[in-house]
Amino acid sequence: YFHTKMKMDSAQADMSEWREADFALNCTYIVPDQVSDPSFSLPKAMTSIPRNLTFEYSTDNEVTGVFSKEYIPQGTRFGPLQGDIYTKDSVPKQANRKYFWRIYSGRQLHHFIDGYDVHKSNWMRYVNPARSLAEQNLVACQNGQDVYFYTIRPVEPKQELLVWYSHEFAQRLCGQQDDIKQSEKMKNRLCQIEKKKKKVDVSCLLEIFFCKTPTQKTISEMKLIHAVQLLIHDMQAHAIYNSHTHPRQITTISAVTNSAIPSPQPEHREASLGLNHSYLPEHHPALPSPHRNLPLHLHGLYGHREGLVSSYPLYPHSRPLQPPYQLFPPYNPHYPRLLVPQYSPPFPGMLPSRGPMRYSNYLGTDGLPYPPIGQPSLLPVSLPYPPSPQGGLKERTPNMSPPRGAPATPELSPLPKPSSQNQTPQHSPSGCEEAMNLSLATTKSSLSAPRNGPGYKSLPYPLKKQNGKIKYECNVCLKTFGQLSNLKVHLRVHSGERPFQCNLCKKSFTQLAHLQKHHLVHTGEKPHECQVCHKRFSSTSNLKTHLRLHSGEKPYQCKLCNTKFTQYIHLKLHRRLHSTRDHPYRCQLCAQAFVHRFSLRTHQRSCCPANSSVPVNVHMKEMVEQFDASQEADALTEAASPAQVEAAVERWVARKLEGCEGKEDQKEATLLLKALTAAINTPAMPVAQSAAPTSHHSPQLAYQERASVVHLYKRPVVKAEGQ
DNA sequence: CTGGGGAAGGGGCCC
DNA sequence: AGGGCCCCTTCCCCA
Repeated sequence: YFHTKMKMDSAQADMSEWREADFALNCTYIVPDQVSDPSFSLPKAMTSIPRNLTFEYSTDNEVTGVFSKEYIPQGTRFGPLQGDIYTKDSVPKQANRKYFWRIYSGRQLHHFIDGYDVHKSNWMRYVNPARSLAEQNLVACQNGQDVYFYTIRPVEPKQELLVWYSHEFAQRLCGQQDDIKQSEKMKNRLCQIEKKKKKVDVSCLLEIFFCKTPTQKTISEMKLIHAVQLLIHDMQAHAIYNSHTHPRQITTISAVTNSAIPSPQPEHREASLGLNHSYLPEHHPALPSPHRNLPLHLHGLYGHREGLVSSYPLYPHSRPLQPPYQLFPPYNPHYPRLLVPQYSPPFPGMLPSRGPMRYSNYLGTDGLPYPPIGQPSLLPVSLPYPPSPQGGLKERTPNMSPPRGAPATPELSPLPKPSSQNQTPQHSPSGCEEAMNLSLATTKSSLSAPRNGPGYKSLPYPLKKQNGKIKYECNVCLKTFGQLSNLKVHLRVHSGERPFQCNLCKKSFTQLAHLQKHHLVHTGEKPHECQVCHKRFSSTSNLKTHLRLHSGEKPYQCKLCNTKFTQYIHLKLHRRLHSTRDHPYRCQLCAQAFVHRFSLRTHQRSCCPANSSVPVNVHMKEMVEQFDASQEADALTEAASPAQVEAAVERWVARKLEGCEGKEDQKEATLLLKALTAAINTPAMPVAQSAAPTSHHSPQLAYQERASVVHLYKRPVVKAEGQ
C-alpha cells in the first residue's frame, strides 16, 4: 500500500491548468451514484452515495460531510450532481436557492440545478466546500450540462471530500472579465484605503450588501460590489502568488479585509432580503455569506458578457506555486472569513460548519435551526474564486454545443437518471419488461466511453513484461493481469463502478456473472444439488462447502488447539478465543504473545524469527505456540521449573502423537521434543530476561513499564488483537 | 458465547 | 470483450 501510495503521489498529475474539458476527457475513473429503489424510504440524497464513500453524521444523525472509505485515486469522477432543474424563468418563487447550481450554455445562464430536495438531489449536496487549497481534493466542473466532481489528488481512506469550483466554473460564475477595467478605479481606491487603513468605505460597500434588497440596489452599487469582489479576489490571488517572495503581503491583505469588514448582521440580511432562514448563507461557513444571499438575477448581471478568456485573468498561469490548485490561498483561521462575497457554495452539503443538515429539514417545513447564524457565516477570506452566486454554470465543452434557448431543460431532468453520460448499462434498455432478461439489461459495459461524453480514457495501465509475458498493471494497487480485460474489470474495484444492476432490487454488481448469480435470489432457483442429501444450493461454492459435511473434511485447523473447521470463517471466529484469552507475555523482538512465561522463554531461545542467534524453525515455532495453548501448559504454574515444563511438554507431545501412526511424524515430534527440551533448559538469553507481561500493544513500552511486575496465576488482562 | 450451517457477494482466472 | 467458473469471504441465523 505504501508503495502504491508513493507511486501515486509521485505520479500525481498537475491538474492546475486543466480545463473542465480536460477533466472530462482525462479522468481515469468514473464513479456513478448508487442506484436504489425509489420506493426506499430514504431520500436519494442519502442512498445515492457511492460505495467507496460514506457520510459522516452528527450526533443527531444529520449528515455533516462526505468521507472516503478507501483510497481514491486522483482523476476520479463523481457525479453528476442531481436535483430539480429550473430555467431562469421557472424558478419557484419560494425556492430556497441555497443549493442552486448554475448551468451555463456558452456564456448564457441556461438553467439551475437545485439540490434542495433530498428526493431529487443526490449525495453530492452533502459535500462540504474546501476552505483552502490545502484541503481541497475535489474540483467541480460543468461537463455538458452536468456538474461533476473530480479528485485532483489522491484521497486517502477516511478523508473528507472537499470541493471547490474549477477555474472555468468560477469564471463563469463571476463572468466579469470586462468588469475589470471598470473596477480598476475601485481597486485603486481600495488600495489606498489599505494604505491608509481606512475601513469605512469598505464597510459602506458591505452595507449595501446587507441592508438593501436586491431591488433597492442600484446598478452602480452592484457594480461597486462586484468591483470589491474582484479587488479582494485579486489581492488575494496576488498575495498567494507572491507569497513566497512577499510573505507579508498576505498579512497585509488579510489585515485589511479583516478590519475593513464589519460583521454582517444576520438579522439585517434576513430582514432586508426578505428571505426565510433557509436562505441564509450561514449554513455555509465557507461561503461568503453576503454573497450567498445575492439573488440570482443579480448574478445575472455578470452573466451576459462575451469574450471570456479561458484562463482566469487574475491568476497568472505561468508557474504554479504549489501543485494543483494553487488557487487557494492558504487558509488561516484567524483571517476574518466573512469578507469576500463570492462563490456561493452550491449546496447545502457545503455546510462547513459541519452543522447539522438533517435531511428531514428539507422535507417540507423544516423549521430549523440551521447552524448558528453568527459563526458559520464566516468564510475564508482566502477563497480566490470570483464571486459567484449559488449557481452552477455551464461551459462549452468541445463536444457539446449547448442547446441555446432550449426549453425548460427537458433532457436534463435529473429525476430518472442523469444525462446520457455516465449511463450504466442497467439503464440502457428501457422498460421493465426486460427485468428478467439479464443479458439485455447489461448489454454494454460502462467501461467504454459514455456516449456523449467524456469518458474513460487513456487508462494509465503500464505494460510490464514478466517472464516474457505482457502484463497489465493496475496503477492503483500494482496488481498485474495477463489480460487487459481482466484489468479493466479489476479497475472497478477501485472506481466503485458497478455497471450491472438488478432490475428487481436495484442492487448493482461489478460483473455480469455476479448479477446473474444474484438473480437466483429472486427466482429462488437452486441449480446445484447435493447428491448425498439432495439439498439444493444456489452456487457451486456453497454446495462445495456443504459437501464437506458429508465428507468430514475440515480444511481449516487452529494452529493452537488443533480444532478443525469446515469453513474458514469459523476458524477465524475461533481464533479470537485464543487471542481474547490472555496472552500477557509478549516477545520483545517479534511481538508474538504467549499465555505462559515459560513459553515466551522457550520461544525466544529456540525460534523467535527476530532472534538471529537461533535458527529459524517454523515447526518449532508452531510447536511452542501450540504447547503454550495446551492443557498441559495450562496446568503448570508460571513458576514451574524447567524440569516441570519439560515434563509437561513430554506429556503434550505424547498426547499429540496418540493416533498418529506415521513414523515420520513420530520422528519429527521426537526431534522437536528434544529441541524444545533443549530450549527450555538453555540458560536465559538477555532478551529473555526482558520477558514481561504486556498490557500494551507496544512490547517496548510494556517491558519498560511492567518489567518488574510478576504475574503468576492471575494473568494481566491484555488486549491483544487479532489472530 | 461458541460452533456450525447456509446465503450471498466479490475477485480473479481461463477460455 | 465478455461469459463461465472457481474460490474466498462475510453475514446471518440457529442450536
